[in-house]
Amino acid sequence: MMVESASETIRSAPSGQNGVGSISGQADGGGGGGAGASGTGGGGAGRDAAAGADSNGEMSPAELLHFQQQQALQVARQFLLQQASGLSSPGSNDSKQSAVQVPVSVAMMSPQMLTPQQMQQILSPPQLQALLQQQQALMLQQLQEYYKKQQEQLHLQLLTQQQAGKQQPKEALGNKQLAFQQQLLQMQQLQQQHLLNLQRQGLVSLQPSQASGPLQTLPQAVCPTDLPQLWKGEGAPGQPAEDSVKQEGLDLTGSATTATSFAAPPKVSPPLSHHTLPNGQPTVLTPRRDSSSHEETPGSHPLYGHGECKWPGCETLCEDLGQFIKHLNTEHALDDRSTAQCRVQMQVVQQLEIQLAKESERLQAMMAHLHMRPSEPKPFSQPVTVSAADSFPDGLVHPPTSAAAPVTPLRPPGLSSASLHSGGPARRRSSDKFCSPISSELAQNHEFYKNADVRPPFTYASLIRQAILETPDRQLTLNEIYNWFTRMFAYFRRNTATWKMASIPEVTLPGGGGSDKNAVRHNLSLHKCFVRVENVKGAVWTVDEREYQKRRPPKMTGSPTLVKNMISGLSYGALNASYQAALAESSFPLLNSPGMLNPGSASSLLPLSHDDVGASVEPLPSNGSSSPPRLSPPQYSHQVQVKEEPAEAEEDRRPGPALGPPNPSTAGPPEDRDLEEELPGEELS
DNA sequence: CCGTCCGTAAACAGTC
DNA sequence: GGACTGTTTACGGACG
Repeated sequence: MMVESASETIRSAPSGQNGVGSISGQADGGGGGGAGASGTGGGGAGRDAAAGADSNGEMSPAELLHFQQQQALQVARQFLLQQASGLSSPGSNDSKQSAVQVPVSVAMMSPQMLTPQQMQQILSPPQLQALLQQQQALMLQQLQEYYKKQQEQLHLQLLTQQQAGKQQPKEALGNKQLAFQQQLLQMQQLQQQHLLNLQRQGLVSLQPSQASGPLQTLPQAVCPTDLPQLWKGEGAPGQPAEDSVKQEGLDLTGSATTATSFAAPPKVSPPLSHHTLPNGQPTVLTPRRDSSSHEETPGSHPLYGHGECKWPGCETLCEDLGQFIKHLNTEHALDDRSTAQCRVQMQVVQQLEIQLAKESERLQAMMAHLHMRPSEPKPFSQPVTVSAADSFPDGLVHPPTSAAAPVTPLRPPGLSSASLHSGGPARRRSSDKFCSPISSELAQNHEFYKNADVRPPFTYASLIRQAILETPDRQLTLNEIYNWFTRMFAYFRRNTATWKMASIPEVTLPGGGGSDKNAVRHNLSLHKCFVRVENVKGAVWTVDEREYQKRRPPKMTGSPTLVKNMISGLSYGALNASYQAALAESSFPLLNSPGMLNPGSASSLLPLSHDDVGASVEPLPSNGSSSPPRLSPPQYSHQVQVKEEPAEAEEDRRPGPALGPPNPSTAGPPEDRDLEEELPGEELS
């Protein structure tokens, strides 16, 4: 579809035989740059089982939180029962009378068995609000603090780990990583458990789909329009439809973790004495089934404290609880205003919950990046197209609630269905453009690319750089680069038509090799970031990291879109941009280290290949000012020890760049290349 | 529409 | 002379 005859004819077309045919054949109409698409599909329904035991003594903070949640639950239950008895009060005679009916039917159920939805039905909006406001704020705040803390620790550990990794042999590093990953897992599981607890306890109305399904359903869950539905779902015996939905949702995850069963069988709950007849107990109090130690004493009320009504904006003084209850029923009855307030609160809660879920997911993403899958055999050997598609329908990630992070993503994040078919050159290497760090990406999916006939979503430049950086010396000969390509990517291995190995005496095209090889050479020559260093044995190519970073468009730096894209692979639509940016800047550099991929090259840690995260972080002496004028290119190649004669490395590179674009600003021809570097825009190619 | 980036193709020169 | 290596030019597509 490209050049074809047109340009061919125009050109001199000297040696005849250019494979015009082959060219057109390769060009695929793929377009759309790979990333988009989205099959959506079934989404990973089945989660693996609860990844096991996370109950460790050392999780005190978590325990504490859990405890608090239990308390909250108790309050909720209490309040529920208490309310149940009070609902019959002739307070609400408005059109919403039906709401009062609900509790009656539901009252037969144990509060413990109530689904969040049912809880909502039973509790009046004001009550819900009160509960949520009081408990949720506290819990979520602490949860977030806790996780934040954990993440900081995580980061620290990463740092230390990496430093250690520089001097430690591969094995040691591996062990450390493992331990670290385990710790991460634990933390993650904890986090998820908390979330699930919240859900299960009905303190948070998280839709089943959200809990069990892929994140793509998040928006739906968040949608404010859902709230009214929830409230309207008061239809007495419970909306069968929704219930069923919930059940389905549960089924999906039910087997996974015990925690996932946040909603108990809605209709099977054991009969409970009618709330209006609290077994002899004062209306306010009901026998608790839990051992929860704390909670309100028999005379307390979540919305009542210090002698005044705690209803938001109320603060009416009430001498005693009875008076308060009365006040509550009159002033904060089930009216539009209260309902609206409650809805707002519900949204707040949901947002918080979602936020938590996002944090959780982000953690998973982090882990996924960190987790190098030391050993696990991957299913990659199978036909990629199948495995990839099945496991990760486009852009979807592991649901936030899955206890165990899928450490072995079968499908590379940036990979689109389009790029799956080995069809042709996918323009726009999405990941390169979209910033998924090539190092980590490759590290994660290198098995995938190794076996899958999928074109890697990176530019040639990125790949070449990666190849070079992966080596201990950070230098490769052209042929080694070729080999790296074929070794690392089935795509290049397979597409012999366009990728002729030097060693393979196959037919070679005029250019001295296949188009891909030609492309490699072309890129090496074209990009200033690749520096050729003469060597006794020949020439090797190194990477001038500074140059490489330079060529990354500044916009990428910390750009929300960048992060978004990074995470988009994880199906994260709406993460806090700033947070993401911070994350990107703070964390990913560490993950990019080629060392992760190739432990052997400890030295390779230096060039934090932020790849796409943007060069900002790198403390490069911004060439802007005192960039060492002309130095051995390797200076930023990080002390590349050129085999044999490191010193004069630069002199001999590129014989005649001076001839290139006559650069007016550069007086000295020799500096040519380097001086040009100072200019933002590279040479026009 | 334009500029940029990227992939591709190819011509050409130098080296082994 | 052929293969490989490296440079350069040119073109088209995708994208912002």
